[in-house]
Amino acid sequence: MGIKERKELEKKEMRKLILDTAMKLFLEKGFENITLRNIAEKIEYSPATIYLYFKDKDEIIYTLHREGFEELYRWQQKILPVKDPLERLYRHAEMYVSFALENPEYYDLMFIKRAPINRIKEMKLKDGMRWDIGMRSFDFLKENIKECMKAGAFRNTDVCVAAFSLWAYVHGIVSLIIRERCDVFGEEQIRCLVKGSLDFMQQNMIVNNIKKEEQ
Amino acid sequence: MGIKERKELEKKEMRKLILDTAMKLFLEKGFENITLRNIAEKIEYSPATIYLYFKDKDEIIYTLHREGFEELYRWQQKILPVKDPLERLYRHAEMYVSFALENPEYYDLMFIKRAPINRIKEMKLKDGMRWDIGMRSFDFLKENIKECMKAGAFRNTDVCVAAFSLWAYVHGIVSLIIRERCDVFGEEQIRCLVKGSLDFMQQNMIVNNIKKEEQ
DNA sequence: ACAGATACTAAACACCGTTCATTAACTAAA
DNA sequence: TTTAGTTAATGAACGGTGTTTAGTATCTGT
Repeated sequence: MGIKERKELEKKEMRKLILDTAMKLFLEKGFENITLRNIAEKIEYSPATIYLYFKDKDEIIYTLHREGFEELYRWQQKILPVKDPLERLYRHAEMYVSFALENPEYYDLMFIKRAPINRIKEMKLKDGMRWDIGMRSFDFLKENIKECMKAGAFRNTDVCVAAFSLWAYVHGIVSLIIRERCDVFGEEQIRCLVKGSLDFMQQNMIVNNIKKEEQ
Repeated sequence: MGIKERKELEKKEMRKLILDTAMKLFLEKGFENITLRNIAEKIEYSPATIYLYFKDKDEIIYTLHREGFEELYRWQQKILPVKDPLERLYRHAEMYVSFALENPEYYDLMFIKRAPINRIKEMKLKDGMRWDIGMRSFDFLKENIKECMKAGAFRNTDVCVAAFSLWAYVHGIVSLIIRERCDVFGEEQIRCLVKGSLDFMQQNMIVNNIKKEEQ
């Protein structure tokens, strides 16, 4: 039965077409300004057609939200070649900031927007405590920190607390920028603040911990 | 002309009634779920009436946004009695987290939501680089940091960078919580993470800087 | 008592996400 | 090949949103 398979393939392609178009429009004009009717118009289908492929708008958003996490995980793999765990942790932070600022709409979706959370809650209630895709990236960070601990950093600190602290720190930086709370500073100074903050973090949170032990 | 004054007073009272009702509803049911019609119904006026007192919904949001900053500034004054600048800086962070978690809707409005920013941009274009109300609180933090520097902390660090770093750090913590990115951890562990992160900050960003100089 | 300003609103407008009855196109069996 | 049944797509509607406007009362000063 080659027909069944072809149909399924077409269905998948249509889903992908909708998702890609949606994301393209989001990137172009910003999230808040895009409606289902915009997406439908762009792919030259009726708005009702979209409902044959997605339950509602939230499901589109949630799917893109998952794609964002896949992409972030791919970015995280790029720092693996860095062997020194302390250096890698710094690169980790740097990479996170770059990911966020180069893919602000994805980042917004993944860590700021309310929309995808509703769907996640729904799924947890239905499927009973599903695995959260973001946890994989958080564990990746924790592993990095554990290795730093073996190298002598973060003594007397809980792994989870250290990971959360660093995450919150870089999230704070990028989310203030993405949500335009730094615009008073101007573009050039923002760049300095980001670079300065990362170095500040490296000196005080990462390297200092070791120096203290060595003295 | 006592009547003119009475009329103006009534106008102000109506504005306040609308704002208070709006905020009350926001706090009760969450921001996204409140419409102008809800507010109008609650104060028993027609939706159109609101437009006699506010240009549009954004102006209501923007006004509440300003009220939030007034409140934050009031909270900031509460730490002034703490004389040791390092201790005060820690209390500063603690206070900020408390403010955010006890007034999540205000905090969301002030530092996360996109809505009020549009109006701010408009005003900047029209009035030409207006004073940003949030800057006052940021300067307050910078003053605190300057005093810490006099006490020997934050050597070789730009005041602005240090202030931005600490701000981003606490903002990261609370915004991840407010936007429900920590729910996997559970309520009790979140409390531990917050407390742990603040202590982590104190040890590594504030106190460590001094110890290094003393050795 | 009357003219003019003021406060208010019903009704409409243009959108939004979503649903549903209906139509058109394709598939499988007679 | 015809026919019955499934599938894909849509036009039109529904109830909701923020917002505008034309019109109606009420109050003010002469």
